[in-house]
Amino acid sequence: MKLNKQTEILEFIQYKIENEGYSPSIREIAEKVNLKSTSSVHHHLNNLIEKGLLSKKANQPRTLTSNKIITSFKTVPIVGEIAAGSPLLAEENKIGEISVPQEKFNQNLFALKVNGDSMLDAGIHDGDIVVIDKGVEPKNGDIGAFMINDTEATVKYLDTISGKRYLIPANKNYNNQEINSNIQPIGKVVSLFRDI
Amino acid sequence: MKLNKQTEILEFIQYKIENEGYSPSIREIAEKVNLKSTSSVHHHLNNLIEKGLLSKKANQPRTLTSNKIITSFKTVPIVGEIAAGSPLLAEENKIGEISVPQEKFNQNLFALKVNGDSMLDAGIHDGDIVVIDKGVEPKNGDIGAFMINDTEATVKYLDTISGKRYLIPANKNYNNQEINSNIQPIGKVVSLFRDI
DNA sequence: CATAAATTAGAACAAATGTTCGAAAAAAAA
DNA sequence: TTTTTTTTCGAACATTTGTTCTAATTTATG
Repeated sequence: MKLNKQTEILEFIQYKIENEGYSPSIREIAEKVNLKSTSSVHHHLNNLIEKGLLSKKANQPRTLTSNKIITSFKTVPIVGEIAAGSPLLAEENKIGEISVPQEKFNQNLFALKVNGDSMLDAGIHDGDIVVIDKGVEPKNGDIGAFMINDTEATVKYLDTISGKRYLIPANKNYNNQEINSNIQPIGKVVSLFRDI
Repeated sequence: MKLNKQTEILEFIQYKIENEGYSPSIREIAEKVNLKSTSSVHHHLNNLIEKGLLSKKANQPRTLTSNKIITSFKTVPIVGEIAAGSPLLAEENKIGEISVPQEKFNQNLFALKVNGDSMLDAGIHDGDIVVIDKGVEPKNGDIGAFMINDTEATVKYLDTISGKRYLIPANKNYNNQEINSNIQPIGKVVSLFRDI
């Protein structure tokens, strides 16, 4: 599958920030995505900024920041009731995991800031931050993250109705959306964070 | 208390990266820590790099990265069901730990595992973990944690109706509960975690 | 096919940045 | 005090970088 140029750029910026710790320069982007002119990259960057996917400071090198994917995460276990005689962190005592921001990049986890109230009835509010596992493909009944038209990330239920697969919001004011080639699964939503 | 210059620089770099998303320039550092020459900052940066606290790419603007990993997060205890008669934060009630960003951290934070669905319409589900600030007394309209009869911790809206104060669930299947001497406020709910 | 739109390229420029050097100032050590 | 070390300064320089313009090229559209 050939990626959209802007998506390619966006992913490289995110990759670079997460792995190197700082934003790439325009020329580094140009080399990576096989563009021979900085102005071409410049053009795409302005487009991404207009879409609200990127931010940057004018005339300041390496100040690109991604607006949607806020940070990388690391998971730590939560321990519940302790089974007699077992160590505190034994697998049987683990009642779940919680994800916390961490400077070190984890390959499969990232976080997405939820936009809108289409998942309100699932207790996912506008502005919430959901943690997504890229290594887990959402199955029927799961809440997953999906990329629409290579430009927009959305969080929805996934399910099959009458043999067709749909993205299903948890809000009666929104409609189901049949899955087609423009919708690509990103991963499964595994946890949620909210500031109140 | 006067901070060591290098510590001051290190903290500013970390602050800038965490809040702006990119490294400061040498001149920005100079201005922040009151040094009038870029070479002075340069000298300190090399020192910090020698100590292994910083990394950077030569001749590349804004490529400073901090090698310190865990400093920006601290852990607070999670409590579950409260054993009768025992204080809220007694060791026997602790079921785990959760990490919170340092800028939000204070000694008054702890976490509570939510029991039941009385706050469903506020997007707080059974099993969610809410972080509570003991130092902030919940006001009208806030979501707070309250201790009932010294045995049970609950999370509810707080509000005044006709001059009387009530704990108000976010679920029509539950009733308001007038506040009396058996109900003590614990603190304000400031954030929420969920495993999905 | 012709036309319009989007994408890419090239070159040049101004601005911001990292680096280096010597010397002054301040602080510490003797 | 004197000496040494550390810290700070100032200026200059080379490099990297973002930006802007026009034109070429490709892709879509009729």
